[in-house]
Amino acid sequence: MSTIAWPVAIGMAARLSDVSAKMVRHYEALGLLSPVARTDSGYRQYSESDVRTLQFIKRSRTLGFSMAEIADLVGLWHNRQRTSASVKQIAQKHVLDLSQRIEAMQAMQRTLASLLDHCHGDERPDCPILDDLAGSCCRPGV
Amino acid sequence: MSTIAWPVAIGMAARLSDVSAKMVRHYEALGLLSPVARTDSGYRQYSESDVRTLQFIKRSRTLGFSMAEIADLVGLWHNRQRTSASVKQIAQKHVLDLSQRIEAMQAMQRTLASLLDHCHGDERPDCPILDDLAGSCCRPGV
DNA sequence: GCTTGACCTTACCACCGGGGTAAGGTTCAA
DNA sequence: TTGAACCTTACCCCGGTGGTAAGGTCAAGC
Repeated sequence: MSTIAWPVAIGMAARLSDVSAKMVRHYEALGLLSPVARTDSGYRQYSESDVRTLQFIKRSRTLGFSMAEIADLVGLWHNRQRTSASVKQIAQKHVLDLSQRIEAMQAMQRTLASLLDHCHGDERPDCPILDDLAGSCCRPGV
Repeated sequence: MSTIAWPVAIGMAARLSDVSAKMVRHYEALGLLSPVARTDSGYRQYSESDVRTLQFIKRSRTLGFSMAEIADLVGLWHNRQRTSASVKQIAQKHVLDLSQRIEAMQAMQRTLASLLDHCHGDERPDCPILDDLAGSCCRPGV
């Protein structure tokens, strides 16, 4: 299976981790990935371990962690003195963040749903949605 | 009540609409708000109608509409030949966008919840969360 | 009249998580 | 040797907002 000749150049590392070459460089600039080896001509060289770190970052992004959180997670991953409690704490905070964002969006949806419900959606210009956006409730005369 | 001397300067318009003066200028630059009158010295002057438009924008942002959508909504609001169907269509698309974003975040949450469930969160370094991020499932030996 | 402070102006930089594009160097195979 | 595929750095863009700097204006107090 893994008949890959290590180390690989950035394009291959990108394909192996499903991260664009551009973002691979960006992650390095952000310090998520420690600076990798270079050839004499300056080409980056990625070891199998580097690619695993990229895959770790990719998976973390897929789960919605921020770059700062991923920096912490990568640090813990590479640190054998870590505690699972410290990892769990980051993930719990992220879940809380997600909950709040979801709740905010659901609140928007509830409001929009009731507005949509009252809008007949025909040829006429009268529209409860616009009335709501215009704050008609507070200035009855307008 | 409204003992306000119109027109007002940007700071007052900002307070009345709960939008920062900075964003008031930005909305004007984006064309959400048509360029307002100016004093001889260049100060912007906001009429009651301008402030109502700012409040409309603010309310639309609160409901999560994008700037592009708000531009359309303001245009429809000011257009008496509009149809409520056209307004409804924008709102429906926005609700759909919200649904998709919520669903994506809920999927993240489900995954994270199950990972959190399996992480003991104690002093030991072993952590199913890190194992998942590292993709341990696909490379059993690592 | 002059000072002070609040207010206004434009113009720039930052964030995040990317995407694009340009201008140039390297590597490898035909 | 040439051409394609790859790599390098460096810059601009998006949305939506915050900040900051350097300057002009206005109104009130002395």
